[in-house]
Amino acid sequence: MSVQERKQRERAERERLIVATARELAEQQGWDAVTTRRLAERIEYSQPVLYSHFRGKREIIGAVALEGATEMAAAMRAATRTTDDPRTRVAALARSYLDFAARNPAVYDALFQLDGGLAFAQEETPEPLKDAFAALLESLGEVAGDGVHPGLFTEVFWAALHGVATLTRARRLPPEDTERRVELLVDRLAVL
Amino acid sequence: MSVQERKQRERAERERLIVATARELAEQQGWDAVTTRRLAERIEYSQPVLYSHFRGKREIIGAVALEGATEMAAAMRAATRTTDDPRTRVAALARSYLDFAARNPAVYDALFQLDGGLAFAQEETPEPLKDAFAALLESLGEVAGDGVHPGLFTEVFWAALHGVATLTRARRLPPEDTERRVELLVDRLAVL
DNA sequence: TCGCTTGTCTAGCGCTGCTAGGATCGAATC
DNA sequence: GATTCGATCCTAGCAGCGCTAGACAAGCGA
Repeated sequence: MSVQERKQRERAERERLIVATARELAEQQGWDAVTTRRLAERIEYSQPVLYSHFRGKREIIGAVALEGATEMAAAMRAATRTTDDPRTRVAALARSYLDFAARNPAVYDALFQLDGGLAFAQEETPEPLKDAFAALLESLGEVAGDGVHPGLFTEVFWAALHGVATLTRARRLPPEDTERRVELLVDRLAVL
Repeated sequence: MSVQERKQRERAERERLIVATARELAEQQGWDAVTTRRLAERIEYSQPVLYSHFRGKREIIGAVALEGATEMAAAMRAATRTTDDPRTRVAALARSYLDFAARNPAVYDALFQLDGGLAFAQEETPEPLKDAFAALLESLGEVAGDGVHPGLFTEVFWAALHGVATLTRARRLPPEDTERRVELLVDRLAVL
């Protein structure tokens, strides 16, 4: 029995190694550089081993996305915990969101740009994703304003942040003015 | 002399055919299906012919993007021309933006999601892209509010629309509530 | 010790973007 | 009208991609 347990542990450990290595490689050189061959070489196993853990590259991206969602939710909660003032809270939330996207571009891509085979905005959405949205909702719901559904408001605020994050990283928006954009978004969208 | 002119005309015609075919194929089956082989087959030339017009696939995407930018600018101007009321204008602008993104997903991707090798937000940005931004600025600049730079306001509003457009299409946001999102964005962001 | 399951690897398929080098065709010259 | 020559296009191929079939070895239970 204990032999099987050891094997299961080792297998789980190797799966973590795959995800961590994929993430590392993606952050270093972009997702295009994350090929199954390179990934296999880095974990010092042959290519087919990857397919005994994941159905394909898509699922590996999905695993990185789930890991990232958990971290992102934690980062946003940590940023909003320090104050009770709604204005400050929402601004801190927005900054921590954009900061996470800028510091972890590959993870952000896995979450919101690439196809990781994950379900969004429905029943079978994985828990980490629901929780990340919940982290947004916790701070944004209270500034939605009268007659506006908190969920809808959160979606709109999120979409605005997502637009700023992606357009900035794709060099469609100059990065210098990010702070002023955050100020504008918070001042206009949030009802204090 | 006239022989050369005819050849030049035919060459330009073939280039248009390449771009139009790439766009058509991308809208039908997504950009992943736009391979150089399939594209070559559809225009009834061999693969290397593509490379006598464009440096590579990236430049073909860029050409589709430029074409799309011109159309998008025209669509937005047509939508805002019908009224002088700022609120109505901005709402019409937002709807026409999202409508264009939804109706031409491949073109929208070429513009804002994929790498078409184009410069953005700088001196050497191609004219169609500058003009598309100008079309946004024309309606949004007047509702930026006191003390807010019209360009910055336009960028933020654009980013919000971009976020809604991309998250909706990537199934991160349920599509039903788009109209309510537009209303919320216009009501909150624009200073009337 | 033997048989068998489990796990891993080698090799290969069909596809990708891209390119080198040869063939062909048509315009210009004698 | 025949010939030369340059432009134009195609065949064939390279390296790399995601993914998988089938051979093989290691280690377990009998």
